[in-house]
Amino acid sequence: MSNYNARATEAKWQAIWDKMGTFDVTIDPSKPKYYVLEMFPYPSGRIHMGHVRNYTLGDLVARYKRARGFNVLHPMGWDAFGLPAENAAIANNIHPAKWTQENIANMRDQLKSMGLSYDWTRELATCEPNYYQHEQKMFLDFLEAGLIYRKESWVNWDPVEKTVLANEQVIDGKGWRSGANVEKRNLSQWFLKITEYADDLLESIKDLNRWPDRVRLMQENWIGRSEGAHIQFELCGRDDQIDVFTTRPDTLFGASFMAIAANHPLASEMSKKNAQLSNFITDCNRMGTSEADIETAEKVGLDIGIKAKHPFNPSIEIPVFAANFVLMEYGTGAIFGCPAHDQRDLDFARKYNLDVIPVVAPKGANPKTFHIKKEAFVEDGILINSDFLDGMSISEAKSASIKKLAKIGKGKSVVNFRLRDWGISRQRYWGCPIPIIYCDTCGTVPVPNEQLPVILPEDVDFEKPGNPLEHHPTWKIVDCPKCSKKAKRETDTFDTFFESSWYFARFCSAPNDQAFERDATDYWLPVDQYIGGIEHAVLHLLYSRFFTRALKQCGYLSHKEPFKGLLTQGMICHETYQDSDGKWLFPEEAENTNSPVTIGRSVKMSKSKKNVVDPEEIISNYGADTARLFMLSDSPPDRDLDWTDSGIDGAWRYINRLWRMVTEHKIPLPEINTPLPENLSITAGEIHRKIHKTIASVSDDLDKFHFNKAIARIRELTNILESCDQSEAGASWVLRHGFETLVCLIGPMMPHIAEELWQHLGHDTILANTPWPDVNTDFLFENNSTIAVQINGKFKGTITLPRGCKGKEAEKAAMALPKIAETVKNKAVKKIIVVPDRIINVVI
RNA sequence: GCCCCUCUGGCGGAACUGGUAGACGCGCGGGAUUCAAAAUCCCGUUCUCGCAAGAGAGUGCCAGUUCGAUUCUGGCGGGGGGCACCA
Repeated sequence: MSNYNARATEAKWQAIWDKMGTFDVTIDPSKPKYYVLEMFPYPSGRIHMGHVRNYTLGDLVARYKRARGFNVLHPMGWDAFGLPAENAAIANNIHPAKWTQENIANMRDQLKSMGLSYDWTRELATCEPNYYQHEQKMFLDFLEAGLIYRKESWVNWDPVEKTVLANEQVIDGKGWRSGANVEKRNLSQWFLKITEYADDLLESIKDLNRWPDRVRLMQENWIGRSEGAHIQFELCGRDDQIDVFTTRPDTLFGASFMAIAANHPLASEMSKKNAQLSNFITDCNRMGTSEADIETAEKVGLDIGIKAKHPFNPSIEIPVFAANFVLMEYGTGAIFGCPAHDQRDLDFARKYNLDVIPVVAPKGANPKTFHIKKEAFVEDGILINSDFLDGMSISEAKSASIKKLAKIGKGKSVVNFRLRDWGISRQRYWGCPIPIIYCDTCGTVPVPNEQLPVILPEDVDFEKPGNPLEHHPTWKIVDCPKCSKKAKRETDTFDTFFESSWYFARFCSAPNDQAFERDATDYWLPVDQYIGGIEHAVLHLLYSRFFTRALKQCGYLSHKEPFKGLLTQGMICHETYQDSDGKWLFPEEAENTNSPVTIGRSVKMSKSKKNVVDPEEIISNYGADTARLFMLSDSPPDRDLDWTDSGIDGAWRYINRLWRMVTEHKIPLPEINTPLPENLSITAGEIHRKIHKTIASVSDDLDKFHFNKAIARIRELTNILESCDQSEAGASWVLRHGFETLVCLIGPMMPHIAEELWQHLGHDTILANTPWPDVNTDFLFENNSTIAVQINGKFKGTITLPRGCKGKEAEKAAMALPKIAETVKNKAVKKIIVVPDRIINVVI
């Protein structure tokens, strides 16, 4: 009995695939294409188990589709710009470029040891000028297309990273990477007009039917469409007006105050001669944005000393407050308060002794006696106290109100989005330079085409805090392209989501003089199957959808959706271990210590909790196939997966069992392609049928991404072949057929052992190039079916009937079952339900 | 607060559009092999009662629809996730 030599075998086949260029592809219009892509990694230096799962899933899909006859594009690259490289530069005095290159080299080796079917000729790293230069051109094209603008804006400032964060990068008021409390700062920033596409991004979600519902819903919520109205309130004694956004124009007659954001222009203006207001605004700006701050912050306001006129009745004058709960960034930065029908407005009104006028009453309530006490009335009802709206339902009143506003020129219906424009400026070194020059005479000047690319300088100093580009001695000083006077370069770089928003297109073809060739993207895009973590449900996946639209608008692409199918994989979890002091322990530390260890529940593997297992160690001990099998076996891909040592042992055991079964069978196998013998014994015939059933169900499971089920079916077939009586007539033929089938089916999952066994079975072809086995449906047919018999829905036994048997014949057979006959003996049978080939239910 | 998902043995999970609940694996128990162990192989393994044949219960809880519910409907409870001064 010999153990399978994983290490030698895996190295052997990796070398062969590599040498033969097995997975290198070119455009072939005669074949259907299939583009499989896994989210490319950040080159942190080492792969982790999450990567192993991600790339195992992708490789399975790629190899399976390949076997099914598709021309498969399956590339890999590196999301190589970003903060950790700069942190390493500061901590270890190594240049970010060098650090990144070394990490890439190491991780590439690790990925290669997994036996992944990548076309490595297409490898890219986003930090290379050859990559990032093309997005400088895109930026300029977007700018010209009006998709980019620059504005002074309040931004989320991460005091630790010394950079601006997008809304999406602020989690619970803290920076997503640093965890530091985010502050507000007013900076000049570049923005991408993602809101321009808000409607289309939202509308098209319904067509993404191969995306998980969960992700679609998250994007819908993130875009946050709400229908309402803009209403203009004229101001008493002034020429200007306040513009508000509301979703409840029906409650306009219940308005008893206006509230504007602390950083609303009107508030700033009034604060110039109002010290109290000025202090109030300063207080509001100081307030943090953390969840705790928001929860505990009291809703406060200050009358700014102006009155607004009610749009339907100018004689009604409404006080205007500056308030800390009104956001400049949402809607128009101003609201009207209707305390009777909004809890927050009600609390505010009670606090500042403002009127509470009910304008909607429950159906059937007496309008004269209906009062609001402590709770605002937010349900549906009938309009009251509202002049021409009285008696209407809320939805009738909404449209009537908007209609009237439009008629008198004081409002209109609008759609508002929660989605913000995408701020792309980062005050960091290790990113793509923004191709802009600031000239004192000419203003903001785009870098002309012939001066592109703007290359990141290598000689930078990380000793000083802040952006090294800013304090570089010469780099930022240039001649203005327009007037040739001394001017200054933009020293901000792109948010790294910029790079990941188009890399899938660059994989299609990577010429030097342009981002990609149109022929190639027309052939390969969209990505047929994208695979990655759920954490990118809104950030990367929404930006990419927008970016693809922007590229289409600027004539780069023919498609507007980048990813046709999406699979979001679950996390890898592991038990946690703590010593008596509460210090986290690595799994091997916990095992090898004599002091007491507290075992915590299984949570996502993370460095901070030390509950990690190093893939490299697993691969060198057990081989990549074992690791891959384990990744696919237990849980469906979208669910979390618990890492267990016994689970990996189980996978290793299976691989050895398979090895022994195929290499150490007792009887010789017939030649390859020996036709089906006619004298198969009954058992051999059953096994033959099982082989074809397995091909059918595994194919179906793989199509549906039910990988754990596919493996269960494969193990079933293994069990059957293993216990096959080798003396039966036709056994040797069935064994060969069974082994070959099994080897083909495991090919996409455990490619190395599959190739080795394929060769062992006498083939001189590469399994990776071998078509998927065909199902012969003739062999799936069975003459008899086993049918359950129930009494009143309770299972009593089974009978075997000819396939399709129904009616009296089936009833008779069921009643003949001793257990049924006995139970029914003295009782009247009310009816008998017969579902052919399924069930017979006797009702008594 | 709003929105969404989820709940099946000791564990991960199966069960096609309502039709034999627990496939497959892990773990556990017993046995074979061995001087002994590892490895391997065989048997058993939802729970309760029973030596057994067998009987009863069972998919978070309570109702309902149905000949029949893990699956459909309503309510309650547990776990998880997303959004959130959003006007």
